[in-house]
Amino acid sequence: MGIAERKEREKEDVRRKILDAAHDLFETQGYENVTMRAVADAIEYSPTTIYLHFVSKDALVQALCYEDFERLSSAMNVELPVNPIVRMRALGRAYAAFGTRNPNHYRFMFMASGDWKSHARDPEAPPAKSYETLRVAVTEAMEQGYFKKNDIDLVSQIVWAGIHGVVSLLITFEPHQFPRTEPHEGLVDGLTETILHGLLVPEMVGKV
Amino acid sequence: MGIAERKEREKEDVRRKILDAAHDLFETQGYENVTMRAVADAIEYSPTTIYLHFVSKDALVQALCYEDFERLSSAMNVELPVNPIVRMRALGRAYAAFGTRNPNHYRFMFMASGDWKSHARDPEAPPAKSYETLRVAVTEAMEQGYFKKNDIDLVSQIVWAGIHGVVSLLITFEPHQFPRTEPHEGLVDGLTETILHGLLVPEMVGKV
DNA sequence: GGCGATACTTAACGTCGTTAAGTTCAGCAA
DNA sequence: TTGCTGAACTTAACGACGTTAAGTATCGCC
Repeated sequence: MGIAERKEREKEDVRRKILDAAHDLFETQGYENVTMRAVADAIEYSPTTIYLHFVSKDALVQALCYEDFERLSSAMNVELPVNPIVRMRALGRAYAAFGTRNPNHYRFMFMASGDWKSHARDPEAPPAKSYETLRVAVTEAMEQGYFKKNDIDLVSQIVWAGIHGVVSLLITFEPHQFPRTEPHEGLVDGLTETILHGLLVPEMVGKV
Repeated sequence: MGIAERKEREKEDVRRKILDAAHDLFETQGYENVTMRAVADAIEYSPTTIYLHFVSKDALVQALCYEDFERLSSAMNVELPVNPIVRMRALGRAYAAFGTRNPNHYRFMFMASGDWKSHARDPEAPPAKSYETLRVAVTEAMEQGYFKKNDIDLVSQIVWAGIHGVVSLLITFEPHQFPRTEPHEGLVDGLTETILHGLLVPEMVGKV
């Protein structure tokens, strides 16, 4: 009796189509500029059909958000260096690359409000997983004496906020819109190094 | 023949009313949730009247943006300490206070795209003025040997990006939406100190 | 072969930014 | 004083949006 299964698969297929089409449209046009009608057009269904799979545009965005957090999480978990400081450098670079390469997705993941954030507390939920990766690195950096002992979440938030700041500026302002001069090409690395340097205990400076 | 002048004054009055009403509405509800009709209602004119003063909602937002940049600039230019490092601490605090106290305005100043940014290059224009204040402090910090000699704009952008990052996280996520734990109460100061510490030459650490 | 559920569409609602087409009225020329 | 002009302002509408009520078609089951 595979009929129910086939139907479920077909339903899942449509859901996937919607998500994929929305993902592509959002990437190129940005969340606010993409309409439910445009998504519907892209998959060759009527707009109403989308509402059979997502209760609202917000719900669709939230589902996309979850998938993006999975993507970010994978992008941040490939071949991680064992040294926590070196690893944090790699994490920062991966995070910044993800953000600047997917600006429109980054925007609704980290720069817009949405209800998905209610689930942000579950360490297993996608939104929290990349934070956990960073947190582990910070923990080890402290244990191994690179960083002064301090509140782990404070330090993790400091690092996150710093990198987020540079990504968010880079994707909000066109280069020519920066005050006075374009963003320095070493900005991402410069900020990462500044923060790491700021956190390292004096004896460790220059060693990693 | 003061008639033309009086008429101009009256026109300016309406423009002011629009800006003030929009400022208040945007502050409490956020830019996207405020409609031209709501602004019109607030000043007891028809929506069409707004278009006699601003060619579009975007233009209205841009005008508001300019005024907000003036406000930010003043908030950042009161009683500045002479020591450049101490001054940067004060600037960071003032900037963060402005952002967290006016989240909705901060959002369209620094987290949304808009055409006003084309004028960002003129150092006299409001958007650039607060950056200039920071840049001067960075310059002096370098001249006085607190910071290693480096590209002034790179360092200014690092500091800006860092503080912007923390402000933008704080106004995007509710405390309970932060991953794992609420934002640490010392986050703003912690990030500021980390960056300053990261920029200071070793001999100057602990001296300011 | 008829029935009920499921998948899907058509057509509409109310709201948005915006605009075309008036209307009103103050100030000026005769 | 009268009639005219132009600026200020409104009414009513347009097209696009997110969303939904109501309907149609199709598929598997009795």
